[in-house]
Amino acid sequence: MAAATRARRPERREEPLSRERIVEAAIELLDESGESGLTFRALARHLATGPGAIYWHVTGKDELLGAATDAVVGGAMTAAADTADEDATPQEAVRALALGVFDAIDVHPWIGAQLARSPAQSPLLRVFEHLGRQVQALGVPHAAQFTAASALLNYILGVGGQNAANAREHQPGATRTEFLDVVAASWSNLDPEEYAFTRAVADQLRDHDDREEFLAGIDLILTGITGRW
Amino acid sequence: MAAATRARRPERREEPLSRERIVEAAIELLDESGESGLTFRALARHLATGPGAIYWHVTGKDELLGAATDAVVGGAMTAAADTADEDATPQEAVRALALGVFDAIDVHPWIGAQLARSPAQSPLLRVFEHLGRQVQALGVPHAAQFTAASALLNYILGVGGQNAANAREHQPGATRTEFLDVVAASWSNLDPEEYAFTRAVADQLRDHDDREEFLAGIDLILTGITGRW
DNA sequence: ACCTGAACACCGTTCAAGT
DNA sequence: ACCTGAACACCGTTCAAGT
Repeated sequence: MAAATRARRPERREEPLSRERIVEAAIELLDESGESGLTFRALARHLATGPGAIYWHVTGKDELLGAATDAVVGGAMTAAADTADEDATPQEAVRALALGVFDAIDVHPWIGAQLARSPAQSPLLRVFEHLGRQVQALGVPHAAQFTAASALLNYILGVGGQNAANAREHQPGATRTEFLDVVAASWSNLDPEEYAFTRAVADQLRDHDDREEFLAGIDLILTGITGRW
Repeated sequence: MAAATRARRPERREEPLSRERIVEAAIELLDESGESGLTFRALARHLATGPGAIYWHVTGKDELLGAATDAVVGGAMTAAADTADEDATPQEAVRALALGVFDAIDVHPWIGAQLARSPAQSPLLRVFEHLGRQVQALGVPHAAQFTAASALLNYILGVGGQNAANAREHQPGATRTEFLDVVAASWSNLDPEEYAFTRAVADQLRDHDDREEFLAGIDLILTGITGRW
């Protein structure tokens, strides 16, 4: 009888609460309903407990968001490392790494904003490290290595932030090409004097694929890195 | 007597409330106490009114943050345009533009996070437009112009986001070099196998100036843009 | 040691009521 | 037309009390 009158049935909970399970649930919540969907009350309901319980495993919301970002980016990094081709050129390795982060943001748009807010610590540091190794493999002199790896990372973060912002705009119904069409159309209607360049490239927005466009930027930076000595 | 018993004296208010004054006050609040400092209650106190009054001029907090960012970046852009040298090379013009955004974020760290969250509309579009014009002046073929301007913008946004995050970490007491020293020291203590590259470039963190480092990245991308045909 | 959930001190936003 | 400020529906976080 008691079970029958139970109106809501949250998540079953055989396993005990743990930091791991909390972070996992937080990622689910963020994926489902965005940054505003992650609240301690919603999280507690999801885990069939009270909001206070979470604080025993995690110091607060900032740490939780950090841990969630860490888990996702860390997973993307090890996945990229696993699929890494032994015979790949450094350029190919950089592209694979960059795409790993790009795709992770595509699946979990909330980390785009989160990465820009995370300090120069993990998990960004791991991305930086792997990019830097490929920069070394390219034969970049020591004095220029920091600049080269930073340029790649900052570009990736910039694109990630924009993609996250676009995903927030993006109606869940519309496809990506529909979204790009709307933006391209609005660009075409800008003031011809004030926005001459933007109007001129509006057509390129429609045709280009996001991933290809992203990789073209990576290639451009790689050219800048290698084309100097 | 009435005046004497008045315990708190907020801002005097000769002028009527206006969208302009509200945005101005919001910027002040954001500069003083960061993103968490901007609340409708604090803003209302600052403007000697009630929180509801603000909603007559502004639809909500998102619009207010957007308008504040718009005002700051717009100001930086027109300032950069005013000081533009007629005889400057496109490279120099790009550097001046990029530095304008960089310095604006330095003075108002909160816009770093805000830019990553603003859609591909104003004020980012104005930056994109000006960068694009210089890309055209560099003689980049039409098909590659979008990629080139995007790469520059995304790099600028990435650095801006990181700088904003660092400013949040940064104790108000410590100087920038002290902060960099702390980061460099922590990098030097990383696992030698897992973070070989990061450890190797830790020393470069200490010596480099943020602005110079930022410009070195811009130059690297410019090399990539021009070094291809 | 770990969990519970009421309570505290805030938020953004709305809206009837005023001028 | 514009402003006021109480009220609503939330937040993150704390903490006495339980097991």
